[in-house]
Amino acid sequence: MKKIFLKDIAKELGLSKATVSLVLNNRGDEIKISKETQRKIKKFAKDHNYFPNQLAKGLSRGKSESIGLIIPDISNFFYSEIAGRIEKEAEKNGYNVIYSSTYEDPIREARLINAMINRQVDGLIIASTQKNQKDILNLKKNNIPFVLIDRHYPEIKTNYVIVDNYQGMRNATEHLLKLGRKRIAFITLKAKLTALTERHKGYKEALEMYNIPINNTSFVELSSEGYPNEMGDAIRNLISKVGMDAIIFSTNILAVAGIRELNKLGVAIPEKVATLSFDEMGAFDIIAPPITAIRQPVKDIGLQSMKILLNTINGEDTNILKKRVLNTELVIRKSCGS
Amino acid sequence: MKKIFLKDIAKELGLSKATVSLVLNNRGDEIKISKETQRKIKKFAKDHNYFPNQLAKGLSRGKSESIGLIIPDISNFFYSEIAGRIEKEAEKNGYNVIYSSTYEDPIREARLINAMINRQVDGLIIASTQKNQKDILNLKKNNIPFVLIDRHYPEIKTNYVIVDNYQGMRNATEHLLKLGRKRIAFITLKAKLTALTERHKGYKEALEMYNIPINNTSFVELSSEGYPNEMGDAIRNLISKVGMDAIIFSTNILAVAGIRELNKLGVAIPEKVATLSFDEMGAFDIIAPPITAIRQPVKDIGLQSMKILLNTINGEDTNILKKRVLNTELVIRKSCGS
DNA sequence: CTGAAAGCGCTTACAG
DNA sequence: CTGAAAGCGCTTACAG
Repeated sequence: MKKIFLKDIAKELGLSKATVSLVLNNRGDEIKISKETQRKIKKFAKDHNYFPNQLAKGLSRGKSESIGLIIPDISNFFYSEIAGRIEKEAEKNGYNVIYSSTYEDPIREARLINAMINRQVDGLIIASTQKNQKDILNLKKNNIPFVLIDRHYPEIKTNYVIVDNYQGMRNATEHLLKLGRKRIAFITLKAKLTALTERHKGYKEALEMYNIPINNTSFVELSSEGYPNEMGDAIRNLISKVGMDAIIFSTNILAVAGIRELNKLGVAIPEKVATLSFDEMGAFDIIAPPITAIRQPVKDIGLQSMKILLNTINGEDTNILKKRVLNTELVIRKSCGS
Repeated sequence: MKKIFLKDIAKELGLSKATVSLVLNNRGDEIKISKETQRKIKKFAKDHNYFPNQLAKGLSRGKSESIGLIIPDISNFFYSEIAGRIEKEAEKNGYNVIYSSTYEDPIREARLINAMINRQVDGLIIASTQKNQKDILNLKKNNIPFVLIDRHYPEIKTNYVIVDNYQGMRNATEHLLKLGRKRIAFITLKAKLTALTERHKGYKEALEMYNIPINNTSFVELSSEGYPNEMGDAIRNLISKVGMDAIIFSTNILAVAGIRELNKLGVAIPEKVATLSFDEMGAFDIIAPPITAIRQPVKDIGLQSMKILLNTINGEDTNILKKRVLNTELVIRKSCGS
């Protein structure tokens, strides 16, 4: 069975391309094409396995029915879960999704945004490097529908779906405090991301509330690329020299790397040092000991962002900014003791 | 700065669209456009931030410069890692990638393949449900470039990149045997996937080589949806009634679920029962005890499949089938004892 | 109710 | 060296 086009159907049925196109787009009744003709067209199309060329359709309609997803790394568990949820929602609404990873490179991000636009995506969902304010502003100026996820630009008015990093970390730190920990370290990544500074802020304010003197704490920044190597020294220092009784990891990858080192050193968790991770991981409950973690509503980030995007693509109340700040959940397991 | 088109450049510069298009596609020298004109065109395009509409370009060229990735689930770690590697390679070659998840539903798979083709993707990478032989044959018949990954159809001649499941599992089972385990169970998923049957075969043949009587073994099949619930009973049965001294999990998600239950029951790993997983996971080395696992060359699956796909898209030796069977690696940790 | 025609924004023989 | 024109496969006013 060979590929069939609109003009083939028209010719076979002795109709014009217009009629066939209209009927196939379910506008037959509206245009008052006879039921019989409609039936014939649809049957023929089905029998011959006709599907319109989306490139042509997109070109003439000025929309592609695809959306672009730009994230730091598709192979990162957090983002791939979001990607999954987004795809489900997209499929339901007849959209395809194109993904691209920035690997935290703002230049790459700018290029990817551009490429997506040239592909005529109808909208974008972006977990930005947060170093491309200019490009995001451009999107706004050009009226391209988009929503920011996970990371946003506080200085720009945009749609976004993020998580309450501050509150999440503050709760978690209080949890540690209530369990009697007094010397709590905070290990994070050296990166200018609002999410990370918010988490740090939540940690600090919880400590203040409990009147923990600042030199009973420790703030460690590791580099995004070098953290697996730097973690060993950091942990050794915290344990032996500074004598911490708890360590908070600001992301799950840090937690995994940190616990790896803690294990190597034979440090007892939680007896000697309690540990806590922002962000979950599939196997956190079977690690020894199971890790207490701040769970992000990953699926919901995907769902909400997609809903907002579809709304703005369809031009519904585009002038109202849609901001969602989702709550996290503290999943208490054994790594903080009791 | 407003959006600019080919005709705008042509008009501004007093040239024809053809000249501009040709130069911008780096065919200026070939067509012998004066260096000066070429320079002017390129400068103008750059200054005005011109990028061609990919839909129009694709329509007239008959190719979209995008490829489709169809997998069981983008949020599954294994596939998202592959997706990451594929994207890297695609980007390098000017391709975009559109992903879609089948959730193991063959009907959905058929629909997705169709949708991708209507989007005019230049090629497909598919980790099939293995229940759509017909659609795969159709792809062949229509000369659409594609390569199968992870799962293939042994009865059809296609390009594919898979892993040596048989050998991987056989080695691993022997590892257990050499460590003195004599009653080894095999827990797998009730799914008709070659990968799983091959793994099972590797297990069986290793046992035969060591003359392990069949009733010293146990073969357990759980359902793909219900396995988290079914695992508890399965494990209890294996431990208490049957008295196994080792359990092999045919996938990593089964391993995680199984270890969860083993922990609940307080069964000592590896003292009482050794465990082994086909397929790795990020945190397997910090689980208690660290899990011995058969590692798949995930990145390489992505890289190889993309290379093959690009080759066939570019029409290089399309009549030679390209099959890759990659080796796995046994990562020995503590869950099998010593 | 239906058709002829223009247009979406490119590319690419073809002519000169 | 460069331009006019056709074509990719659709959609959509417009006319009747």
